[in-house]
Amino acid sequence: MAINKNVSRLLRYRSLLLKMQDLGFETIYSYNLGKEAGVSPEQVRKDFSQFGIKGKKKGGYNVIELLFTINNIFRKDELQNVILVGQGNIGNAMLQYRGFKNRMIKIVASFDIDPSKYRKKCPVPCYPMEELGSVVADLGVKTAIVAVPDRAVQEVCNQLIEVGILGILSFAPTIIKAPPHITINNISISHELELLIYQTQHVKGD
Amino acid sequence: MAINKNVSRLLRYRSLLLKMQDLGFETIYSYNLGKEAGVSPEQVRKDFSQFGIKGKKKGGYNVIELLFTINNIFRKDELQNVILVGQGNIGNAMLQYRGFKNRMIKIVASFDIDPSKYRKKCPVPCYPMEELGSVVADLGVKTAIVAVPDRAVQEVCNQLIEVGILGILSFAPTIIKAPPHITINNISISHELELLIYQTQHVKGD
DNA sequence: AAAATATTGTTACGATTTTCACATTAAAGA
DNA sequence: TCTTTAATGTGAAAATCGTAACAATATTTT
Repeated sequence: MAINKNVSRLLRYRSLLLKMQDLGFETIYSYNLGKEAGVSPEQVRKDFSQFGIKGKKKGGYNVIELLFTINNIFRKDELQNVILVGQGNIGNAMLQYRGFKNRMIKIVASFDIDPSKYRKKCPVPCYPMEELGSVVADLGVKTAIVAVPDRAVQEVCNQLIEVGILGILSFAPTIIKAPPHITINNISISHELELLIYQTQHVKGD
Repeated sequence: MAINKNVSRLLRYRSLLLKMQDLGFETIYSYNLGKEAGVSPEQVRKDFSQFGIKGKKKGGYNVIELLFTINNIFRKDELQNVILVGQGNIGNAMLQYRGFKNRMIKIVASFDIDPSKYRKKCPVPCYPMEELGSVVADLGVKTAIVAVPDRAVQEVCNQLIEVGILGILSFAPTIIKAPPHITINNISISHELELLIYQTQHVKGD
């Protein structure tokens, strides 16, 4: 069964639907959504179909119902808590980022090795790494964002896995070694940029 | 012909090869490289084959030659210049990022609407948006990183396209509208995080 | 020098993903 | 009420992508 790409698109649809809802749309058609998302209408319908989402023949999809269903699939009924490790440049950008809110994501704690960062009384408290285990246990968090220097990534991830984290979003280009029940997603900005440069040089005139 | 995934992997191989070169490896086998990159040896060989890269039966691949060939494919013989628009949190993180160097990428100028950011005498000068056209023309840049608030993304991209930028790396989750000869890559952190959370909740026990 | 071995390169196969074609059906119009 | 229309839903075909099998060939061993 399809696991990844259609899930990814479904999330994109959700994001677009939120905007459309704000704009006052009550109904939406696969054609509109596809256009906004940059995919074909058939793709939209097939994605929906694979998650058991039904519209009305001719009548399209009711935006509110659709959002409700997608929210259920992604368990968006309650805040999804994550922790952050590494309060450097990227880490700070994560803390400032406003887009998490309407995606029901919340950074509930951060960790660093630099004592000057420790703070218990700000919106997002920052703890020393030593407290990782206890804080993670207290908060019941399962997901972490890792924004530490490349050379530290593997070690930090080991610690995270140790204390029960199941999903890791890493900003290092490094491939992280982890047991199979752990999910690791990489965002490598330099990699994306390299790919972009290649594409601008080659692909378009293929 | 495969355009994307194998290019992406080839870049990953390059990154790993640089490390291996540092570690003193002179020869490498599809098996090693695959293991490091998290793909099968056959995949490595197939990727190479599609770019006309040949090894030696039994003898594997010479690291230096391999890097040379891959560097040619990606035109890594000279610095690849990019500009940055938006010196907020993410923008600053981009400016600080050290990983661009050995990928032969250089941010040569940044732009912002906030006059307090303007600076001509630092390693990477920051200009007002009004100077976009002249600076881009002077430097001959074709690629831009866009790290501005979501609502400004489309407008900024329009301006970039206007002055001749061909490739855009955007950090907004927004889908950007652009003519077909423009390449746009998105990095949406919240999207990746949402995907990760979904995966930790579902996939592993599929 | 011949045989054994280790590794590449490629072809064929299988799986996944996307596109296409069209049957189905609700709504609108006559 | 019947016909037309504009959408959805889905099965089949096509394209893409990854895996596996194996032939080809350098290198090493005997």
